[in-house]
Amino acid sequence: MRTTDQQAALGTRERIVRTTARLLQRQGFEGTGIKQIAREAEATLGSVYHFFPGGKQELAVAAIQHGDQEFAELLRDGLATEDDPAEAITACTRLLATALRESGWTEGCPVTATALETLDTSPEIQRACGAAIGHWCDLVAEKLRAAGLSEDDARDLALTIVNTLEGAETTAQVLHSETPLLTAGRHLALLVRAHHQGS
Amino acid sequence: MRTTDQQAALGTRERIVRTTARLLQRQGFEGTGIKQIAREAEATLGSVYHFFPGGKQELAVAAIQHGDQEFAELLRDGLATEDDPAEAITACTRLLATALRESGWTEGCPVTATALETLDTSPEIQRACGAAIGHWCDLVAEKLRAAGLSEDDARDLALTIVNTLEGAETTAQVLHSETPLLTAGRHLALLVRAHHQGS
DNA sequence: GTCTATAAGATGATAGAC
DNA sequence: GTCTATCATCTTATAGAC
Repeated sequence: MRTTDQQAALGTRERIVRTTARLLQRQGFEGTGIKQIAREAEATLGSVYHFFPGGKQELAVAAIQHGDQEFAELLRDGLATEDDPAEAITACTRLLATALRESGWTEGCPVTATALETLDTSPEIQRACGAAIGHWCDLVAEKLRAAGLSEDDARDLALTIVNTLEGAETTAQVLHSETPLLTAGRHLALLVRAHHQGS
Repeated sequence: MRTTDQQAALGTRERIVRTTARLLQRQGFEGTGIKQIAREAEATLGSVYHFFPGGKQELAVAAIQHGDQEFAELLRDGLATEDDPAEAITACTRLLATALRESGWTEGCPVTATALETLDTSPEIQRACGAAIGHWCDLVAEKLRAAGLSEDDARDLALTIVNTLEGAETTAQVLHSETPLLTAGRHLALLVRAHHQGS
């Protein structure tokens, strides 16, 4: 199924948001042009500005929020595969590694590149990125709490788990290798078990 | 001491490289213009192209390599403060957190943003970023081996440590908080001890 | 809602005087 | 080595017909 066919069933607005999210992952905010977005989303420039009168920044916020939900879904899927939290986290790293490899090492974390590019320039985008990270931490923390960890341990450990996933994914993209993610999976499982058994 | 005075003693080429490295950290490759680099480095456009005839890409590679060495120095300093590898890693997270806060949350990892932006477009920049990550892993792995870890354990653990530092630094920048790095420090120490005592 | 044309300015890079 | 002027192209965004 070609991209064209996959997109045919979606509304114009949805096509634009998804295309933007995908491009932000591999080119960042400044590297992605509105014309490129319109072309690859098979929409016209007029349509883009019709749905997003706030321009590129408003579009980026919507794309980040879309990526937020997509990544959250992958996390939920991974966390649900196993009862044991340590093995559940490892399952997430496997899911991430497979998705990354299958995309040709391009479709990674939906916020990292854009967040770092807009540190000085766009508080709105920064807010959306911060909210996304917060959502992912909440999902992981909930799993850890359900396994018996204290409120504080769960929150702290979830933060490190999400950060390690972020960093390992970036390195995996640069090196074109699943190893950083799979290695992170082993170490994070060890870390969770250290808290789990000790709690 | 103002930026102007700090830069006055440096050669033109060095000023250009350092300015580029700093701008890449907070704006990425596409977000940083050659004219901005020339202006902030107090050089002219002609000088930039005199030293870097390969243009923006050649300049980015030189800046990444400079950032590589700078980050390596910070790691070496942190790792040298403590004999115990777990505490040494924690010291690194404290150094990173302080430097990040003092820069107004802008001067983070010198490669992440640029690496993610140029995934499809510049193999040269990707190579420089991959080499930098490799150097940092080598430094950490050496410290772990010196503490008695096996060759394999040291290499694997160093990879996760560097990735966690990367990810925690990104989150710290987005949230304007030292917490991600300091929390990572505690967890990485725990992880190192689990390997150290068990080896 | 969709489309094209275009405005207004920025971009990377070059030429050539000094 | 440094500087300025300039080229060709690309950028975000808008206007207005359909």
